[in-house]
Amino acid sequence: MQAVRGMHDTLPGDAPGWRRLEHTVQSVLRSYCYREIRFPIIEKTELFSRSIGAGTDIVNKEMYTFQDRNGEFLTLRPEGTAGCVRALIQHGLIHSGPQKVWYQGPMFRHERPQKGRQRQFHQVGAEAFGIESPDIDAELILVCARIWNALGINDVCLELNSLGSYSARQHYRNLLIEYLSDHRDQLDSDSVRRLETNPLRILDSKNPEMQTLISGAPSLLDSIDDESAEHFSVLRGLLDANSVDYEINPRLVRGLDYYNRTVFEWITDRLGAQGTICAGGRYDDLVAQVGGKPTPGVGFAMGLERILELMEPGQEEQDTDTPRFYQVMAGAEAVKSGSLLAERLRDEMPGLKLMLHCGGGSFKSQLRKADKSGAEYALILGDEEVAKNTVQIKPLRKDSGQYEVSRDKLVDEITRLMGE
RNA sequence: GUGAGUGUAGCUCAGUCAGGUAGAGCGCCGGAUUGUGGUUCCGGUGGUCGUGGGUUCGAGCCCCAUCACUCACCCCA
Repeated sequence: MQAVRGMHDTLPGDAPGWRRLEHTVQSVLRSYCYREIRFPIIEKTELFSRSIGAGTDIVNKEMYTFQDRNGEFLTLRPEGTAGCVRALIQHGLIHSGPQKVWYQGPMFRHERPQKGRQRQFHQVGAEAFGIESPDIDAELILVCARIWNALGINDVCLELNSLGSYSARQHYRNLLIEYLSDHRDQLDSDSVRRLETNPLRILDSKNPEMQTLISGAPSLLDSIDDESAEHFSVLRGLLDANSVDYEINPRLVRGLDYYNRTVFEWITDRLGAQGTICAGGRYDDLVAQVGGKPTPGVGFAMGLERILELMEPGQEEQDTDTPRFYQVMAGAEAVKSGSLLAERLRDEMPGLKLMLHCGGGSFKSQLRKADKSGAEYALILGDEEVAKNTVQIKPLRKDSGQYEVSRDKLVDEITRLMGE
């Protein structure tokens, strides 16, 4: 039996790196007073097709959709924003003042796996609702920058663009279609297809033969409405004031239909073809589309697997699963007495990391396992020690010899060793 | 969805050129005087050669299909 394609296991050796990543991201978000929200992994299919957009690849080809026993169409969430918005509307939170929330968890897209792309992957997202002004756009970007800094990631850069209002975007879309249709003979086959589905994405084409055609196209930034231009300008001022480096990328369009005004991506060149580790933007029409009262929104999502690839393996976290003490026991009497002892130690020292040897075996093999475990000390309990009510403490990582401690003094002695 | 590359022991890989008994290192288990790990030495365990079919007297090797992984296109976190 094998795991389903594109779905990866996280093994004990990988878990500490994941924990460091998750704890770091969460502590930054919480320091900005974003509050955690959790919502189901499965939603009605309609929620995603309405919010993400009927013309997008995600909705058309990539969703894990099935019918439950009542015949209702359900989908494993391909992204988090839709479910987050639904939950906030359903519980009346979105209309009771501004909300800043974050969430975390697995997302599912049926794509061909490759580097930085799996079918089950994990995101942390943050969203802010009810705030129209660009100070919140700036804050979300600053949150990201602080997370990279906390994780020691420095080779990412920020790309920024504004799509303008929804109607300005439609207007530009028509301009672009007109321009591209006039040069239809110069379009490659992908772009001909995209002319119907998502013409703005043609601007992002990787085909070098398309570049002169693209550079001659009308610019999105030139055609956005005045209010959006002002919004963008204030945002840039805030980023400049905070010394956040960014690059304006007028071809940056997001794949999901719900974005307007600000869009941004954090990009690295260290991950092959999937260089985006975090992306987001504004979606002022989404809440209304999903059935709530019109409420502006802005947010981002980061791909944890991709970020993990950029993190240097941390020394400290590799030790977090390593026992500090390993208790070995020789003889049936010692096993019984040792079990009681270990439980008493756990009662009195909640932070103690003690591995109790299980599974028997010779004394020699038990000590070998104590060494392999990485523990600093072996606690040794044989019939003699049981009779004398003592324990032998054997340092495994330094040259000093083993010594005997009475059980009365054991907690004190272990506390002393842990403090070293 | 399209294209290319790769699947041999728990891991890293030889063996494929030229069809002829399945290999190495590491790991794991055990031993080297009684209840003492690591280093060393000795011994042992371990493989449906991804899976299924075909060609052949004979296939890890050649052919077909299929699955998985990797990378790229596409798309996106």
